[in-house]
Amino acid sequence: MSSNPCSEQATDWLACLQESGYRITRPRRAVIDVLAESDRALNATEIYEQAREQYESLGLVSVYRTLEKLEELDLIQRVHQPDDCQAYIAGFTGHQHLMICKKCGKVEFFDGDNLQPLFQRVAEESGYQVEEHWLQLFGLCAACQEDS
Amino acid sequence: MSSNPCSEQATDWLACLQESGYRITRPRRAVIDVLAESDRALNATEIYEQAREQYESLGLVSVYRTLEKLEELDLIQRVHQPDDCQAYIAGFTGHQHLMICKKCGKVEFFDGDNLQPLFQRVAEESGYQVEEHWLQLFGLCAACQEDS
DNA sequence: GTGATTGCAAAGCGTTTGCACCGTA
DNA sequence: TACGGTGCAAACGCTTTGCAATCAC
Repeated sequence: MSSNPCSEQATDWLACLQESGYRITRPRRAVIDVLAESDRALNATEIYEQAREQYESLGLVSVYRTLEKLEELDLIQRVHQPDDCQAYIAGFTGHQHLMICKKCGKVEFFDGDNLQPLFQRVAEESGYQVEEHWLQLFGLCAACQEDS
Repeated sequence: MSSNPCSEQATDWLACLQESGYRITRPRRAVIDVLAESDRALNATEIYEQAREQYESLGLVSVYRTLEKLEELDLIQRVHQPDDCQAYIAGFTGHQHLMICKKCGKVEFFDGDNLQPLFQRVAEESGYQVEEHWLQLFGLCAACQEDS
């Protein structure tokens, strides 16, 4: 499962950490490997448990501190779900729209490029100046549809 | 400020509570009045503080317990924001789309009726079966634009 | 070597639970 | 009167902080 200790993405993240003046350590490697390989949003405890398979003496505190830095560097983003708003997933710039499986949690990104007219309309009607948006779809992924 | 102890909406909510077999009490009245009159999403502590102006011996625990029941009856809905996912606002059925002011927190609902084609496209491309969606816009309301 | 980073333990904070008392129906 | 609802205090779970030991550079 976690036999590939350093995916291409993980390597990029480590380089990014280093460029930002942070050191590369075993705890950080472990957390990054887990997140870089996951197609689900994971919370601190889930990351902790999975990363410990690779680095047994990892502390939960280091997971929190690493998440803080990765978020600051825009390498990961927090995913809000009805039941858990403390989960993170690798964040791809320019893909702000998420499709989340309600059963297995698998996340997919999609483009929502034709939404500008709607935002414009809402801005005009409400008088608000729109700056950011969240668009998230929830449902069942292909695999989970078959299971049920 | 909270001189109007029973807006029309508050009255409806109390009736709804009663029909569902729950009792009408002073703590519940106080919480309901605060929520029914607010155009911002409020968290438990905010509701507690505001409701205490009307009913001083209110306990924070009763706020939590009342919120639980109001959410169960679909009278309020939880609002997720980058910095607070524990806030609630009066929920209007059929208006799932929120426009939230980043400065004052004021919430406005809007229609997003032309989104079905997008959902359809995402469903086809990803293989997911779309069941629910969240669309939230963040920005500055008219009043807060003037302040800045 | 030096200073950033670590894990542990303790503190902090928001939420939930246990319980005896109270108030609605 | 009966029992649902209350406030208090304590428990709980997740996250953050303080600190001495450790490790990357």
